Amino acid sequence: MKRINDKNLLDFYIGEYKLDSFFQKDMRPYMSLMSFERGECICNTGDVLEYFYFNVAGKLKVYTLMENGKSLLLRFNKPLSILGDVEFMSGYRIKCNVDSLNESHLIGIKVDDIHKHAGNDPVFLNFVIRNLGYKLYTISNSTSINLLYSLEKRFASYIISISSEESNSKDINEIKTTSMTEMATLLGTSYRHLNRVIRELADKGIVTKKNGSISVVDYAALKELAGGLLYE
Amino acid sequence: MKRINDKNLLDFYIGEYKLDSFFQKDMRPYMSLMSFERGECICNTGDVLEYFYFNVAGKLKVYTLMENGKSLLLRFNKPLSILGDVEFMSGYRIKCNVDSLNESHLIGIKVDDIHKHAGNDPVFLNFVIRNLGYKLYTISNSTSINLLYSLEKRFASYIISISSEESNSKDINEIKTTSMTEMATLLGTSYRHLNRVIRELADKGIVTKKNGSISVVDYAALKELAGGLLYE
DNA sequence: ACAAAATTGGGACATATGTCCTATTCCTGT
DNA sequence: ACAGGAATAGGACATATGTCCCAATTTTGT
Repeated sequence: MKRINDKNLLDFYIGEYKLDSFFQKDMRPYMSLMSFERGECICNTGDVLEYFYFNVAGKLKVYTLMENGKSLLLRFNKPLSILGDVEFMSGYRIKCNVDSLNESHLIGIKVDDIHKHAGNDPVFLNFVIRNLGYKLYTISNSTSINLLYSLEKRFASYIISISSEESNSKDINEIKTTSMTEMATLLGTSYRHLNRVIRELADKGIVTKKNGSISVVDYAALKELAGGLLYE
Repeated sequence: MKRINDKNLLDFYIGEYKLDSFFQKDMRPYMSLMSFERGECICNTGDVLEYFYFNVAGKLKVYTLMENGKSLLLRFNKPLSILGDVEFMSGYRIKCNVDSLNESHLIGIKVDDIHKHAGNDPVFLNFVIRNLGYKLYTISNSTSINLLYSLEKRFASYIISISSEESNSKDINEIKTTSMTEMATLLGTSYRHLNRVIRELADKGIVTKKNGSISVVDYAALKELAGGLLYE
């Protein structure tokens, strides 16, 4: 994490996402702009929540880690999304891991400051509730999908989600970053099976594997496979 | 649904669950006590939210219904829990189905009244946020579990969840109500497979099936199977 | 009461996924 | 450069689950 002391950039993001409309008070004094690099971890299961975050640039990966070491992808976060909404009221420990997929910018507000200056602000609380409602809705949806669809579909969806919309034919290098093993855990399957499925997709000419990095050959076919299922 | 015009009972529930502590204003005038019978549906996917509910007695079953007709159990609700928290701020349509498993009592407040009298009440909003946070946490958890565990475990957990804690050895007649087919859908599996798994448990002497109703023979073994996984 | 419809039980087989294992390749510290 | 450990690729087999199908039983409408 690097702190960005750029008042203009902070103001730009606040304007871009109308952050001030979520508070009655001016919260600028309590906001810090931070940058996380690709692959960097933003928070971990078990941590005490220190900052309430607005994700204003970059894509984040949210996943759980279970006792037995297994983990599962919960969602991807794109701007504007918030981190800490689940925990900041209850005081519970953080319940998932969040990693930055590319360089991302977050605006952090210390939990104490949120409590002191926005804890009784109905505008802010309403915003948080709408957000939580949205998350609950999407996760309910993906729960069903996860259980009801095959790994092939989930993989297709995963790839589409992590590849930026623009760079359709570009190599998906993010996958190289996360190892195949890690990717298997994220998708809630075994390394062996993920390997098998990717191999099958390669045989069908939909993707290719070359020294560990995966390239999408037939983006349309992949999208077709994923169907409606999207992790975002 | 039957309306219960029993001021004393309403007051009892309010006291029992300290409902007035969730509001700054006295909300009694806007509360209606209602009763739903076993198997009765409380709300459906696609409905417009009319009431914000507190579940004060009885157990509710919350599940999704997907486009292709498949559905999946999301959670069971016991008192004190709330319904409508996901939708009341966003104005979105209801996102799941809720059925009453036994006779249940709910205190309903019209959404308009909630907005008018509690929409800016930080005490109430804080309460809702804590609740949403809790739900998001538990569903994240069960998402992982659903994906990572076998139907046998999920079935065990399901049975334990719907059988009241007291009546360990009693027939679980709720299962007779919901047909095997419905139960299979709830658990996100096929009828055939559910049947197979129940048969296996019957062979092991853990449950018995007699004209469609399931009885638990070895409650401890079932609990052992379910492990930590509980749908509540 | 009886025929039609729904529910249940289960065989046979296909597919999805997991476990175990073994080479091979790639990276990394020294 | 080299040894050792991680990451990759995939064979062989077991298990979980799905699909299709049909017979037996129960429920239901008339």
